Amino acid sequence: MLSNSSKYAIKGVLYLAMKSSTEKKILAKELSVPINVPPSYIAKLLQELGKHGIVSSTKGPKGGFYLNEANRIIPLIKIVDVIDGGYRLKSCMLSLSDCNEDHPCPLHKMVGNTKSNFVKQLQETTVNDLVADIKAGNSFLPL
Amino acid sequence: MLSNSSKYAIKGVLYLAMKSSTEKKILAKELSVPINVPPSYIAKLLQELGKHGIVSSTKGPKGGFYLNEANRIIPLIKIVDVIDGGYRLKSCMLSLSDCNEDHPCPLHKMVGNTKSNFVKQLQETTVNDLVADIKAGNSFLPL
DNA sequence: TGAAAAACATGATCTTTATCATATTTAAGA
DNA sequence: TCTTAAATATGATAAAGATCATGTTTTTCA
Repeated sequence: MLSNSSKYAIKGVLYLAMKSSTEKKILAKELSVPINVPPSYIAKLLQELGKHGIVSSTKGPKGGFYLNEANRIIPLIKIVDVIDGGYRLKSCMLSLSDCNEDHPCPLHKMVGNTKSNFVKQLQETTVNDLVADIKAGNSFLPL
Repeated sequence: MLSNSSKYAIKGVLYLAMKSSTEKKILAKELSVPINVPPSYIAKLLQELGKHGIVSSTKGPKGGFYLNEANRIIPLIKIVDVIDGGYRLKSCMLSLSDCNEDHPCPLHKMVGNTKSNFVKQLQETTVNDLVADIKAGNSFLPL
């Protein structure tokens, strides 16, 4: 459903959401340990996210990655789309091209709804929403 | 969520469920076209399923693959377990080892339920159930 | 204005998954 | 009992995904 890369990216963004600000930037290799992702791997992912405006960054000394206010209201689906290319969540569970509500494959009802529910939640949930959940004690870091 | 191999395997089993019987066996290469899976790939998958009693087969002339009555009441999760090894559906959506109901990761509620619902359906749905759906016109072949 | 610290860009390697190929075994039928 | 048709077993190759490495650019600060 989600690639490892997408999972790592979500974890990275979440960590930035909790710990960074415009004044407090975070190095890729600093992120690496708490979210348990290899340093050069998370660096590459964050760079890709930065290119698409999902995270912010500045180069040079005192530089690093962070989230600004705009970044914080981005829905999670954007992260997945950038990293996995969007195709992964679109197809039916059996990867049939002509499977849809009106012409469902045998697994469709059982799985299709599940899948589209998940996609809907990714579309409706922003980074800020998850942070609120964590701060309210409903879910937990570390990742 | 499901590997290609599991999808193929499910398609193969479904096709056998619809078209085969103890009297009417089906060759691997015959299956290949209608379910749109490379012939030697589906052959290998069916052999693996056969080894675990999920499909039946006989060698030699007039041989082939088929489902007996016992095969038809097997829940779909068995297919996935044999092919994907069972690990794929067990972990949380972010692949965190210490994520559970009592200590959920930020995606847990949003995704965990979705995922466990899906697993539950795989556990509760048998091959026969899907066949009934097809015969009732609620879902469709070809795959 | 030079040195250092950081992201950025690119590509190499390693691992897993998917796919293909082939030799062996079993069973049917002449 | 020989030939043939099939599954079975095993392993080789190809493609994708994950991981690592390294050189380039930008920015800060002395």
